[in-house]
Amino acid sequence: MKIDPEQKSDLSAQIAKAIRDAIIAGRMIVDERLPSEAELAEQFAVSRPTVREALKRLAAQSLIRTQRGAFGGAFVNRLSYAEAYGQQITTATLLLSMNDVSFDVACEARYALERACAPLSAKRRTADQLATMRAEIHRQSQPALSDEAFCASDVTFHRTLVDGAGNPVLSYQLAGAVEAMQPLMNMITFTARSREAIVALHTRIADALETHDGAAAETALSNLEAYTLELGRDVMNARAAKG
Amino acid sequence: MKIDPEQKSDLSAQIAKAIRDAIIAGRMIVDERLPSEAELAEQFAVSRPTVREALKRLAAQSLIRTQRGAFGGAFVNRLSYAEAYGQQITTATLLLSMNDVSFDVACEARYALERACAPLSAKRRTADQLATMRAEIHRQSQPALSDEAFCASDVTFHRTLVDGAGNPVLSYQLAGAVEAMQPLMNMITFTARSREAIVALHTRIADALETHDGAAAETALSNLEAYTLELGRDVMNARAAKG
DNA sequence: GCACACAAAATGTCAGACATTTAAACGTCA
DNA sequence: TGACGTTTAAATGTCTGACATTTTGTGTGC
Repeated sequence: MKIDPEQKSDLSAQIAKAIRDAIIAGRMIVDERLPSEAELAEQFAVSRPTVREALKRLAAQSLIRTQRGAFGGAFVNRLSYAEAYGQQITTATLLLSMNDVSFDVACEARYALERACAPLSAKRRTADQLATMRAEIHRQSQPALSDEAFCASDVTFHRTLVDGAGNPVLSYQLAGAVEAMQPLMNMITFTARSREAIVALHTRIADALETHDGAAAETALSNLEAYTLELGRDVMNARAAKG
Repeated sequence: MKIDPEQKSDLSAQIAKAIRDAIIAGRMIVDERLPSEAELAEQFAVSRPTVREALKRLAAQSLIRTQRGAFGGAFVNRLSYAEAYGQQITTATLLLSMNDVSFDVACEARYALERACAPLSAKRRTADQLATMRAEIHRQSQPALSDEAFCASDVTFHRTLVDGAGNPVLSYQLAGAVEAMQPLMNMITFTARSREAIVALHTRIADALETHDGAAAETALSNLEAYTLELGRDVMNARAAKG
């Protein structure tokens, strides 16, 4: 990890790439300290501000963390699940909002992924997770709940369902799919009747998980998908009718 | 989008967060130009290098792009699927390599997700995609193929299967799961016999997609998962026996 | 042996300058 | 009038040098 070929511009991007590649390739291990900014500047033959811009790029991706003071510096960061979740959610949310992804497509993706972990969740969900889901269902049946709070509870319910699979990699992958849908869901005004229907389907899902019946959970999720799609279409039609 | 409360340190992180929030909240739209670095410096009452560090953070997340010259500057970037794929793959790869995720867990997640799009792919795969899969199967049956090339072909096969679902959001979500597994798969030495078994399973998947039989595709994927798991265990055992 | 002060090393921040790139505005010439 | 080169201005990219701040290790004095 030394040189950047004198080709196209933007030195800080080149330097960031060189360091990033070293980390990905395993040439730098977790918690290893990078050379100081002054040393890096000398190594790459650039000035310190340029090195700093490169380091900030890496920090933005959670690849490194910095510490001030003596014996401080930049260290290779262990990418935690929590940080990965956060990035995943940010990226997925922006992807959806900036590429006019239709409600249908996003919905299909989300429920396809959720169904994938339904059998695993039916097998492994803890009593605690089941209790959380029941509690959220109870909250969702409170008529006084605002639409935003209803959506937030919905997200928690589905996150718990996903976490029930007991596979952190799966949870990480699905975090984006579930959370990124929330802004789209927030556009829906939930009537008392639609809330009732959703709560009924959530109950079916929870029942299926309680009895370790993966197939039933999948079926209930499919029904929930169909119903969500219907609600979304109503909103779109109402909006189109208005102008 | 102006002020950052004078609380904890790292001005460039605070400024980056302020701008990022504005973009996520939709207060800045795609292709909108940010104020120049000098103007931002004045707005936030910091120096230009500090502003630049903040902008580089955002650039690292593909949230903005910069253009030099007159009427250049920083513009809100439309997050393309391609960029999102790239970030997703980088993050997923690092997550797996830095958190000693077991082969079993990664494998389970990958195949659970792939099964999720099997029914959709069976319904929608194009003739072109089917041809690509057949071609990769043919390549995989060439005995002269190196292990790395075999793995690369495997990735292409599965990516095509996923893309066959015709849902870009799903493709984006699964890019990480499929590609991040490659380093783990690359550790496996594929014998002639195991290659034969994998090719047979790939053929069963392609056949199922050809006849639009989603259930058969799911079953074949489950069998492939079981076999992959077996291969992985053999490698682990051989490694444990050695040292 | 302990508390305190000090020094050293590193990041964080600033100011000012120069280099480079880019497109618009301008002017010249057919 | 119109096409084409030139100038110019605005912006990012980079460098230099300095100072501020934070943190840790160390040494002094009691």
